[in-house]
Amino acid sequence: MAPPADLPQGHPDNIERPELLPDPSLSRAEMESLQRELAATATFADDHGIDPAVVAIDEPADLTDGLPDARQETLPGTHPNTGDPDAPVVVGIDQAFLTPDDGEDRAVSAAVAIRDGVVIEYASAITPLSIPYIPGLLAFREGEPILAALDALDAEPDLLVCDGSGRIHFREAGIATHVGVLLDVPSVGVAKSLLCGVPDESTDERPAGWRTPIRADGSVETAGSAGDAPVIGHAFQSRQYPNSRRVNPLYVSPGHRVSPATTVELVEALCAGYKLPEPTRIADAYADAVKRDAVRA
DNA sequence: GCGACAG
DNA sequence: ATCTTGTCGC
Repeated sequence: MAPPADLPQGHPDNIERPELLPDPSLSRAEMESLQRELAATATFADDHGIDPAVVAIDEPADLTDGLPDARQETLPGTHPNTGDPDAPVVVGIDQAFLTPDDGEDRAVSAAVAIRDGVVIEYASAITPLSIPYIPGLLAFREGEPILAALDALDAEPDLLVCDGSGRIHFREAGIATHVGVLLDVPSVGVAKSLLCGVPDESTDERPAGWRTPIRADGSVETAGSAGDAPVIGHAFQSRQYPNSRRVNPLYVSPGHRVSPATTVELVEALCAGYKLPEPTRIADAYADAVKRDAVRA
């Protein structure tokens, strides 16, 4: 049936193609063919109008004393980020999990909406998990929980920042792509480890700001049969310490409506000194907070 | 058959 | 992802 026409584009209730929902009850073969269809529907090119410089976050949130308050009002212009109400809304999404204490696994999905560097809203959802984690099928485990959290969010996302891969995926349809296509909202995937593909250069001990393309390898089905392996994402060194301990790079890839190159630019702009981009970092802390409250109950 | 594998 | 204190280094 057709989605309600009165809902804004990008609203979780306004899913134009319900047949693409990450239904956990599908067979493995059905999940995989659904991903091939998603990849064919996805756009790995810029179609968003978001200038990385406009969504850049200059100051990292101080999470040592709880989460920053959500506020709609503009802040005094003492810093580049003042909470400009006309700036694009970037939504970071992350998850935490409740152990199978009562026999049922449950996911804590957290969404944090940020506008010009200022948190404007938090939304979360606790939902049951029906299937285990299977490399390549993450969206079928966490997709529904994520949609539930986004459903609870009033703000309209202009960009989704998902934890996990987008195009860096066996069928080029990671969780960032799945969610982005379903809602037809620009999205990017930020992963802490590489699922598949190969970096052009070694990623060892690189300085902050460094990046290298990740190209499709034999494990990527859709990799062109030709010798020209497509760039499906980038390894990006978001942070590095002067000496001592080394930090691993981030693996960023397009989810939907964003090119590989712009994906790196956006993630870089959203980083403010820590390894993870602020939307993800704050969503991570928020997910933990929601989990603590749930466990305490 | 072996290896590799986001969260 | 999750189970978890101290500890090395700037």
